[in-house]
Formats: sequence, structure tokens, C-alpha cells
Amino acid sequence: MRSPIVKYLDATPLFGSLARINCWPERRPSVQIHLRLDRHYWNLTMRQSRHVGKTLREVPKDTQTAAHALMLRAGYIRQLSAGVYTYLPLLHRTLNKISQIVREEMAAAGSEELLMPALQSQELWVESGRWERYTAVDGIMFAFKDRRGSTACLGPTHEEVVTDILRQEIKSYKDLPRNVFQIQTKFRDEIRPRFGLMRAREFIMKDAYSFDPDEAGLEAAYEAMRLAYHRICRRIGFQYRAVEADSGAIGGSGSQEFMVLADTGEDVILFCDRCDFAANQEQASSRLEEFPQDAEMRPMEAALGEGLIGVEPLAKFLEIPVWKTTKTLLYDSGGQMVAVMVRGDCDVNEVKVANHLGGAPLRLAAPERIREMTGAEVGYAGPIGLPAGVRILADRYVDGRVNFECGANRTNYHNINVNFGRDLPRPEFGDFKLARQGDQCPRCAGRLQAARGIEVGHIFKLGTKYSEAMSCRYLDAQGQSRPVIMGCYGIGVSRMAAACIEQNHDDRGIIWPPQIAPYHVHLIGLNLEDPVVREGAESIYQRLQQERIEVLFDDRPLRAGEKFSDADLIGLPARITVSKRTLEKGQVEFKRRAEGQAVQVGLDEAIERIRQMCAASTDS
RNA sequence: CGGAGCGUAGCUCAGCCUGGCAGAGCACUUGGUUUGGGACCAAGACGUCGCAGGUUCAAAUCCUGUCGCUCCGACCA
Repeated sequence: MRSPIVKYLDATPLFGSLARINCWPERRPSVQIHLRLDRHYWNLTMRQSRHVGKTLREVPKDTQTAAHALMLRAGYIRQLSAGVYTYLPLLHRTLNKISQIVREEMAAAGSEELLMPALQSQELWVESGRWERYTAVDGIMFAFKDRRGSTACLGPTHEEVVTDILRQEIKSYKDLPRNVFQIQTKFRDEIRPRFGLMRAREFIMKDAYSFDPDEAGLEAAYEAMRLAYHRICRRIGFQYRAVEADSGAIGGSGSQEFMVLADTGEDVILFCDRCDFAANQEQASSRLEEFPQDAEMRPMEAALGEGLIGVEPLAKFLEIPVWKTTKTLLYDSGGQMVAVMVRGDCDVNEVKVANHLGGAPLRLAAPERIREMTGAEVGYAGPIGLPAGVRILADRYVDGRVNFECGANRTNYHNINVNFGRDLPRPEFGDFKLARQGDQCPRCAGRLQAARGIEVGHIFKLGTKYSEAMSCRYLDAQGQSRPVIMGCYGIGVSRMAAACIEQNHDDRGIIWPPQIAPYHVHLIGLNLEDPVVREGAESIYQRLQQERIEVLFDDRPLRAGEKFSDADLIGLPARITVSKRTLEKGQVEFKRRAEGQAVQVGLDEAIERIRQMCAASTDS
């Protein structure tokens, strides 16, 4: 039985899809006038014969991650320039679904959606004090002159704009709290765009901002967002961890990152094997073994250790344990030279050093500069005898050692039996070492484990950084003027799509979780040039539409192998195959992408299974 | 920013060293045979060799510049 056809003038310049079907298989369609029933379910269904985003058989070069390669091959993205991509129809649907989940959870957490300009002016960024850092220093913001000669930029984030909007809105404590969010394209001139959507120069982000009268309000807003982020990650089905994080250039106090676990992740996270401690490596602290120390200080002397670079050979040569050696690294912190000492078996956590120094960008000193300051080749720097004006920091594990080693600021020489207080003044101590896998948890007796993660969400307590700088203030009940307390909360929407693929794929393609799959079902029609099969497949297609199931119908005149391979690549969660063979038995073939085996069932049964699959995924 | 590599058909690439008609596979078009896991036969279409300049009788090839894309990089004190 042909699907119901009513007279309808389709004014589109394209052939109506049924028109094309009707002239099948003559292959020279003439324009005919028909109802396109799928028009009523426009956003539910698509015929693959009309779909933009062909699959590629060959793997494009220059792809480093599975998600990047699969997105290109399966027709989800096309690159326009470095770190700039078109989101083709399939990905666009997935992005909409992720956005919808985010919208629902943000609304449930009391945030109100708006949309701010991506095109911003220099003025606000100068006012907040971030212009220099974002343009000249880090150069992460696209900035340019408009035709009137004033400087404009494309927003990498929206603290300035939102603070400007809300300061016009908020006058009294009665105007608080407020919480707004937007889902928008952001621009960052990344030093190195890579991994497709993972680190792009143009990407979709959800950013939310909270405005509260006091710390308690901020706590509540932050907690609401934290819970919303957990719900979002759970609904998408991520394997993830929320970790303590550094708040970086945005500024502020507390912050957490939501990290999707993946070997290709750019961040290292550390978590305790006993308690719930978890942190970004940049932020993590840890405890180290401490060792019994010598009872007496021995005289300091300079030991000749020719060409000994690296603490392992040095320790072996000097016949001392590695923990007695000391690395002294020289940095330039916005013009101030800084020496940082860590125990020989440790590395410097540059983020912590930079934060300790007030946030100025930290760079390792150039070799010429090191020679100039130490009077020695690179590799022999030490804290004794550095020029006045060099600020000396030391990790706390450098302290407490008796008779330690350090560089002598003299090529090939190392000072041994060095002791603070006697041979040099005690420097500024702090937590400056990089925590590592195997270190002891800072909170309990457990050990730290490491994993790589993709940062898909980040929540910050900003405090008054922007409200002070930009004068976003209110009058409290006593008539006192106070700065609004702010928080900001970001989610990388397009990055989430990439992270999901990174976590859900096999060697044949993507395996979407139903809740963010572009369509629920891939309907594969085989041998459609047979009019009986064509009719059967069409009526199943119509039926799925009537059941409000999102379906991509592969109605192309291709061989079975190509269709199945494409279906595996595109990765819709369920596949229904219709062919002469199945129709003769009055059945269809149903297969889940995540599972191997296909089963022959009636159409009603297949529909029921799809419903169950979708329901199961939204319950979680 | 520093270092390196690559730009040739829609895609993946060969040709460049040693200058001499622009190539292959896949994809595409047509016809035929096939038809449930990326088939086969035959015929065809497809190019400003990134761009600009230079050398040369002659440049994809050599030289200079330029634009684009990609990779690597501070693990050493």
C-alpha cells in the first residue's frame, strides 16, 4: 500500500522526496506534484538520499584523535580553516540535543537564558583590566579595528558584557540574586588549535553568571550549578569526574572542572584511591615520603661533577639519594626574575608559582639569561650567589633536609651538605611542586592515581573581581554600597559532542548514546528498486514518523555493505533493516549499534524496543 | 613565538632530487553484469600543480617572496 497521498503543490525548487520515489527507478525524475508527508515531521526525519554530509571512505590526514577522524569521515564536520569547522546537519542535531539538556538543567537550577553580543568593544575589557592580557600578553582574543577606527573584539568569554548589563539592572539588595546564561559561539585565537572540535578557535559554549549579595548567596548559586553540571554529565552518559581546579586567567577563588575521562584528554587529573579527593594536576597538592635526616650538619663544599646533567646521574655520582638533590629553575615573571627550588625528584608546578607571584605570566628564563645570572652553563643553577633582586621560592619539601645538594652556579660544580640558615637564608616556602601519580593523598593515607581528562565544564566562584573593577554594586538594607558577588559557569557544548564520541566509538565508527544521537534509528532499505520492497520500506518509514521516532532513512541505491558500513560509521543507536527477505516474513531486522547481534522482529516489537532504549537512556 | 613539514582531480597520494604532453587508487557520470557487510567489466568527465614574481627555448619540478594547512617545542637546572 502506497503511503497516503493527497494533492499538494510543493513549491520548493527541489524535487519532493516522494516525487523522486515515484519515478524510481527510472533515474530521470521529472517534477511531480505530491504531498510530502514527511514535511509534517520535518525535524524528526531525513532521507539519506537528500542528506548533506557524505561519508568519506578514506581517513582524512592530520587527525590525531578518534573523535576528530570519525566526525570528518561520518560527515559531521568539515574544516574551513585552522580550528574552524562547519557543523553539518547530523552534528547540528546533536549539538541541539546537548544544548536542550543544558537548557533544561540550567532552567531547573534557576538560571534565565539570554543572548549577548559576540562582537564586543575594547572599552569594557579595558575597564575590567583584562585587555592587555587577552590581546597582547596571551593573544587569545581576536581583536581588530572597525571602519570608524575603534577597536573591537570577538568574545572569548562574557564576564565584561554580563557585568555591564547587570550593573544597569541591579541597584538594590532587592534586585538580587540573579542568574543568567547563554549558549553562543565563542572565539579564541588558540595558540595551537587541534583535535578538531576539542580545541577549536570557534566553538559553542554555554556560559552562566550568578550575581549575589553575599558569600552565602554565591555558595548557594555555585552549589546549584555544581549539581546541575552533574545532572548534565549524567544525562549525556559521560564517564567523568568533577575535580578541584585552578581558576586561571578568569580569576577568583574556588573552582571545579568537569572532566570526561579519555586517554586523549589534554589534562591530567589526580584522584585518591581511598577518599573522594580529585583535582586537576595543576591544582593538586600531595604529600611525599620524608626521610630520616643526618644528625649533624657537615661542612658545605663544592663537588666537581663534570657534565652531570639530571638528578639521577648526579645522585649516583655523589652517592646520595635523589631526594637530597635540589633543582633550581629560573623564571621570568613579568620582568621579575624568580628562582624556584624543588626537591630533585619533583617538578615545578608553574601554575602554582604563577599564582603565588600574583598571576603574571611565567616563563622559563632563556639560556643566555641563565648564564648571565648564574655565571654558569645551564644545569648548574643554585640558590647561593644569585644576583640581588632574584626572588627565591622553595617548595616545602626542599625544607627539613640536612646536608642537601644544590647547583653551585659554577659550571660542573654542585654544592653538597648545604643547610638553610647556615649557608643561605631561608627562602619563601610554599607548595610549588607538581603532584604526581603515586604521591600520597593530601587528605588521607591513600595514594594518588592519574588519568587523562577532557574538560567539558568549569565552574568558578569569581567573587568581586569584575564587580569591583566595573562597579557593579548594590545598596544593602542598611543603605551601604556593596559589590555584587559573582560566579561564572561554563560548558563546552561542541567539545561535549567530541568528548562523547571519544568515549563512545569502536573501530567501525561512532556509538551514540540515544539521548544525544542525531536520530534514534537508521532505517536501511535494501533493494529498493523492487517496487514491493520500496513500498514496504516507505510505509515503515511513515509509520516510524507517525510514532514520533527520529529516523534517518537510507533510501539510497547502494549495496548492502556500503549502507551497513555507513550506518556503523554514523553510529545511530538503533538500526532497522528492511529487505525482500524481511518483508516476506512480515518482519524487520532490529540491531543496536552497541551490540553485535541483529534480531528479526515484527515492526511493533522493533518500535517498542526503540522506545525502551530511549526511555532507559533518559532515566539515568 | 621558535623549529620542522606539507600545499598536484572531490578524497588519499605519486611525480619534484636529475626541467621536456598532468598521473594512480577511491569517489563521480553512462551502459552492462551483480545485489545482506564498502562488487565487477567497459566507456567517460574532472586540474590556474596554493598564489605572485624570477631563471630557462621550456617550470608541478630550480630560485625568491607570499598565503594557507599541519606537526613538534619549554620536562632541563
